[in-house]
Amino acid sequence: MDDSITLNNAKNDPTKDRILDEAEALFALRGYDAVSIRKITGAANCNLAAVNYHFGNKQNLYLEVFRSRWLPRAVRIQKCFRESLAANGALTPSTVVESLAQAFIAGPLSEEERRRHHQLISGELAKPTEAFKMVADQAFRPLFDSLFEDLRSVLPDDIEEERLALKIFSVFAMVLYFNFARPLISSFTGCDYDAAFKERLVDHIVEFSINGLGAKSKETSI
Amino acid sequence: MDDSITLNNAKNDPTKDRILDEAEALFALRGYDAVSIRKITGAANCNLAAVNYHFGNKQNLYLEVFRSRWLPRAVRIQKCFRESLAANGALTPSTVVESLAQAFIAGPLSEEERRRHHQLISGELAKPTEAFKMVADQAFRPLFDSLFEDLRSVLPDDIEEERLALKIFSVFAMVLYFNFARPLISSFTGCDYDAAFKERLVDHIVEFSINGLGAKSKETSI
DNA sequence: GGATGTTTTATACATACGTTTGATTGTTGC
DNA sequence: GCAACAATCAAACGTATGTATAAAACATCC
Repeated sequence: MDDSITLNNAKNDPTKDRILDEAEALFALRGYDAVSIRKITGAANCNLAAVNYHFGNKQNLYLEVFRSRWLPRAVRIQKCFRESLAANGALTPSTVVESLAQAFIAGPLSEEERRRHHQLISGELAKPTEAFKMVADQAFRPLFDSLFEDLRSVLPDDIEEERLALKIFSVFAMVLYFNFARPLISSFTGCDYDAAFKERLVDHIVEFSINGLGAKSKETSI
Repeated sequence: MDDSITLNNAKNDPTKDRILDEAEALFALRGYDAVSIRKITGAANCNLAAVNYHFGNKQNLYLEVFRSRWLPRAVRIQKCFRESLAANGALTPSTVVESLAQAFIAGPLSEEERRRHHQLISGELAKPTEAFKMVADQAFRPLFDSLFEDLRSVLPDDIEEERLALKIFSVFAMVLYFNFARPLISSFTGCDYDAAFKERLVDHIVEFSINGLGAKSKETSI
């Protein structure tokens, strides 16, 4: 078992990588308990004992999926967000929300990657394991903090910290929900998640984040 | 096995009810695959064979949890929503959103019930089984349709159907996310989900739904 | 080319699973 | 009291699970 620094985590050990790939796909699709080591090693075309040899045990393999597969993808998404934001010129609430929604909904991941990514993390959100803490510390927290600073600088500056945090969570709520609840949304709107619909989704999230329901013409806020 | 009309589904058969209660708690907490029939019957203090006697098999028990426990609770929430909306007098976007958020976040369920309710359904959203179709047809769809009509009647009437649907989903996104992602939100804001915080949450959701980020003073919408 | 260290293999182990069975207890109507 | 039915029980079934082990295959270096 090599635990060297693994400068480049891909191609280091073909078997280990195949196991990680197949394990991720299966964990995302069916959840931790519904996936056996035998199914994983079967899919990865390697021996049953390979998981315990390379990762010690099943729980460790699950954790390693998050460490070496999920986290780098989260980094890619956030990189995409920051680049898109920088390319957008002005820093405004609109551009922040648009870059964020764009990165998450139509960003650098393939459809299949996005499905895996969100299914894995929604499993953790629903029933947090050790992996959750890692992901919260290394992915959610930095993104949240950077959004906090970005938005604080472009929103009226008398805004309370808690209120700003809730606003950020609300944007997140939409971005994640429109990924998470795809089956429901597709079935109720009749729309596939093709490029055109995703573009409309991003537009909608930006508009809703800026204007809410668009109810200003009929009433004032409470 | 009695399959009579079950006018009142409680107290009909103590063992059956105990199994349903414990099964729901365990399924919500750990998920379908992680919960064995032995754990359920152990918690319900009855014989291992009771599940297969009363429900045929495990999958059927899971389905029955949704039919006889989850759905009635969804009905209670929606009843609370409609009553609160009626009591509110005027039908406006604010009152619709407030009643909805109120019903879901601080509504008729106990904290424990709410936890179960949302964990069960988020399991289904993540990996839909047969139960999902039932719940979508009998709970989500009617609520969605009634919200659709309510909001259509109080929003500018040139609004496209798809746009209105997305707005409704966005409100749902917040309501559900603020329940779903409790661990994350508590940890990032430092707030417990006590009555005071839930009240602020409802206020926030209403305000965000009406005014978005509150960015109007610094820019116009795209 | 033989020794050394790493990876893969086949097989075994103990435990846990969902489901079935057949006997036993409890309950109801006569 | 007894027949008919409903519910509970202990025990067993075959299968699947996570993990361990020891032998085999492979790689690398002197």
